[in-house]
Amino acid sequence: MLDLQFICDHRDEVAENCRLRGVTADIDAVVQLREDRNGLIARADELRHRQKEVSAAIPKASADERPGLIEQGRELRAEVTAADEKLRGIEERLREEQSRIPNMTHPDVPVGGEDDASEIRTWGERPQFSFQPRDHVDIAAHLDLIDFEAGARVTGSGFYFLKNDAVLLEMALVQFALTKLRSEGFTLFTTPDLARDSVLEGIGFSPRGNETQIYSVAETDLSLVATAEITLGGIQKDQVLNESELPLRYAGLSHCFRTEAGAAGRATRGIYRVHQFTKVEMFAYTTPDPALSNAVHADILRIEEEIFQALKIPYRVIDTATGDLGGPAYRKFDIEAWMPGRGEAGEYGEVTSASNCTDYQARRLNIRCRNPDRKGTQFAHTLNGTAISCARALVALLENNQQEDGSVVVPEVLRPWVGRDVLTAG
RNA sequence: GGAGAGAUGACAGAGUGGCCGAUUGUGCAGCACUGGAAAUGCUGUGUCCGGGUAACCGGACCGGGGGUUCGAAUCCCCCUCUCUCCGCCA
Repeated sequence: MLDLQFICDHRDEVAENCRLRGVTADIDAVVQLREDRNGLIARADELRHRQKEVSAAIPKASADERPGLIEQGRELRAEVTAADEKLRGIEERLREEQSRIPNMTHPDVPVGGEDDASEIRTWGERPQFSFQPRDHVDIAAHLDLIDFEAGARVTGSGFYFLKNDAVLLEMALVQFALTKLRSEGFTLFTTPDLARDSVLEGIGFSPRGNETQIYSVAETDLSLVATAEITLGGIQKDQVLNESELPLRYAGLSHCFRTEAGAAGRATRGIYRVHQFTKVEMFAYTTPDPALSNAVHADILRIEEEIFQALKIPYRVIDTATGDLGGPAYRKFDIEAWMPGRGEAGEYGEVTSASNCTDYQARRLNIRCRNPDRKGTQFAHTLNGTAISCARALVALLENNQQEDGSVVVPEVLRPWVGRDVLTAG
């Protein structure tokens, strides 16, 4: 959510930003609703003030005066109630309109859609195969690593059982990421896999409705989380943070659940796009200083890259274009890993995402910070990034490390947890 | 799941219908005292909304939401959370 004052003071900029991001939002309605709201607040406050005066006069009034004053107070109370009700309606509509407006955008972000992202750099050598590389589904079948049929039978299409070495491989990825993050000074968490809808909304997800990406639990205000960004961001909901303890850097392990509504037919083969996966997520709270949150953003990206470098998986980093940022992100860097089994001769596939959401999430979650030298509080900045998203990391790992005989070389950094150098059939 | 107790400012802890945005203590900040400090004394010390260049003014907030009343931290109802005991359980 953007600041109301900011929206009204920068109407043209906000409208242009909506256009670049491909979002329809009614700025004029927001401005109008705000004016209506302010007028009503003034009126209601005035009525309340008069009512307080009347009430205060009653204990001191003579017996003759009392009935009249009580009647006057009764009438004022009715007017206050009416004004409050009207105000509540306006505020609800205002909040609704205001919530549709996406975050502002970093000036360096390229304009456009998915294909307009700018490539910042590439890393690593793509593997040269002397044979026709298989995709991860074929590799996994040969090594008996994933049971899709059982997943479909037990839960449905888009669910899967990891088996045998894949289980150890996933645990190894998690262990590796958590170990790395601890050494970087992150506080480690395992998180709830469910969260209140209010937290989901604060982070920027829509838990209910047709287009939702979220599984919600019937008859409760709970939903399965789509990422630990939700729960890690919820940790400080309604809190006032002391600036001296910022930045807070959290890492959380969770399952992630996504309905993938509207994604039917898109890369449905294998575990690239699934309804449930395991992920280690980074989350940071900083002071609302753009230089600082941008620096933390760069640092999160650095850690993401170091993880893929350690796994020796070639990748490129992209600066996501305006139309692909979603609502909360001010800027978003994605790592796309090289996946030799995708498409005709290999393609890049998104494996991580790092966003600076500035104060957009903090405003809705009411996460503020205080500096003892300054009066009042400010909304914090929040950032998030993927340390390791297991399903997609497995795709990249299996496809890049495959050998002609169908075996897969285990990256050195994972061997302590997997317990072997090469995965072979049988 | 059952029974009971509780939720008040940074913390502790008063407050059972108007004099309470809230006693007091601790903490914190400033000032005084001091060679300096401790101790002591004095003063100050929340957030949010609206108006105002500002000083300031008005309003809201005593876990959350409803209600009673001219008037609610205080009375009533619902919910949430915490603690204690019992039951159950990985």
